[in-house]
Amino acid sequence: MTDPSARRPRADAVRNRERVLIAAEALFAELGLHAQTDDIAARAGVGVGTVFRHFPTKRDLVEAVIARRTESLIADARDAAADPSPGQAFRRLFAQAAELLARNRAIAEELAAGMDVPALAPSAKQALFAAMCQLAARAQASGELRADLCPADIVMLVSCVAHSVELAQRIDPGLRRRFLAMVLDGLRPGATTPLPGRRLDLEELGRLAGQRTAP
Amino acid sequence: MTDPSARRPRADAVRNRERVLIAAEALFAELGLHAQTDDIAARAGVGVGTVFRHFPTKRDLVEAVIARRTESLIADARDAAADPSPGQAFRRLFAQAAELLARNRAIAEELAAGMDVPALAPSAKQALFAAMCQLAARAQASGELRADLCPADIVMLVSCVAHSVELAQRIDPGLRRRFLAMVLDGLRPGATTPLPGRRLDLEELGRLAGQRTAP
DNA sequence: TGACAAGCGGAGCCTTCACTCCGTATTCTA
DNA sequence: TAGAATACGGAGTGAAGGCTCCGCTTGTCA
Repeated sequence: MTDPSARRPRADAVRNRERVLIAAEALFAELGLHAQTDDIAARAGVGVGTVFRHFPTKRDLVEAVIARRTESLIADARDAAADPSPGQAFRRLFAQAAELLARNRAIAEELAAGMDVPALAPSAKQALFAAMCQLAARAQASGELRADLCPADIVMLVSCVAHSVELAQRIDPGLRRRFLAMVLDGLRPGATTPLPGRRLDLEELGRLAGQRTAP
Repeated sequence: MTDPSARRPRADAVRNRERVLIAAEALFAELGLHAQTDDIAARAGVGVGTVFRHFPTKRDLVEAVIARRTESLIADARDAAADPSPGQAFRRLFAQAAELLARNRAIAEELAAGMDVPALAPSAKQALFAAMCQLAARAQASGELRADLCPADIVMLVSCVAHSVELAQRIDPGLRRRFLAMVLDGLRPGATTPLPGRRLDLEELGRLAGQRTAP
């Protein structure tokens, strides 16, 4: 697959790409997706042109940053699948995700947007959702999680937790832990109200979200 | 307080103001806060200048629309305070709010933004939050709602429900009912996990939100 | 019914931001 | 080390969208 005629990239290009990523990580974490390309370039000590050569659109840059920052969480999610108590693992993962989100505004905003902005190939977001849903399924099988929860509900939950983190950070970070605890209480198997309506799996969810976002 | 020298407003001005409000209600409901002033003017059959004479900024127009659309919900909330089962009334009010939000994107976005954009005098949003918190307090007193819930949690909940409605509308409206049911399950008094951290009342919440939003 | 305050319309201003273009500089290869 | 290939910088472009300005129109009051 690798073109043998392709020469290795220039050293300055490699260096600059890395600098841009680091600057973007910092600014996206602090300001969210509203961080501006010019500022990222300035922080990286590089011209805007350079940013756009490495990442043709701002969206590409966002994706790259989020993929890097989410890597370890996705790894944790996969490890958790082997945990002897899937229910506890599920709750722990949610808490870890919330912590990550609290330190990275852009990721919180991105996850708050749910399944939207699709067609991004097997993106970090999708990988994370998939891992969480698998973990949830195991927790349901072991009776530690309400059985009527479906994958679409999980995506919704993650999105809402992300939203709550965004909100809490602007007001009082303690609030996000309270919200999380409350939501997790609603997920216990002893839940009193059966969830109404039809179940929706990840595939269909992606399809529905895709339909709406396409121009 | 009324200036006696002020003549009554011209008939065409009154008519146009009403037209603008109706057009804005329709477009905000459909497109959310992104609806554009030019389009609202066009829909009202009026020039942009006219819109801005009646509502000096877009924000003013949004406030006016939301106040109108929220009136009956706030009235319901106040009535609910007299309900013999405050717990049920609380849950019913949440469901009513979610329905309203589903039909009005702008209100959903606005409530999703939580306590932000303050300094809007006794706004519709604040009135609604206040009424809901009062109802919650009664439900707690009657043991139908977990006792460790504080006013800030309610605001957070409303905001997250609004967010979930926004999300669900783009994907599958059924999801918003599932989310609501799940969250309400987490509010029952039998909840297992005590909410961590300190309680926060509406006043302090408003102060904190104000600090962050001020320029 | 005439004078004039109040209101109207909409071209265009101004700011914000993602993104482009091209002359110059740096790195790599032979 | 020369020449080609690649990358760089940043002024400039274009689109979006809130808001202003001012010449014209319309209601109101005496």
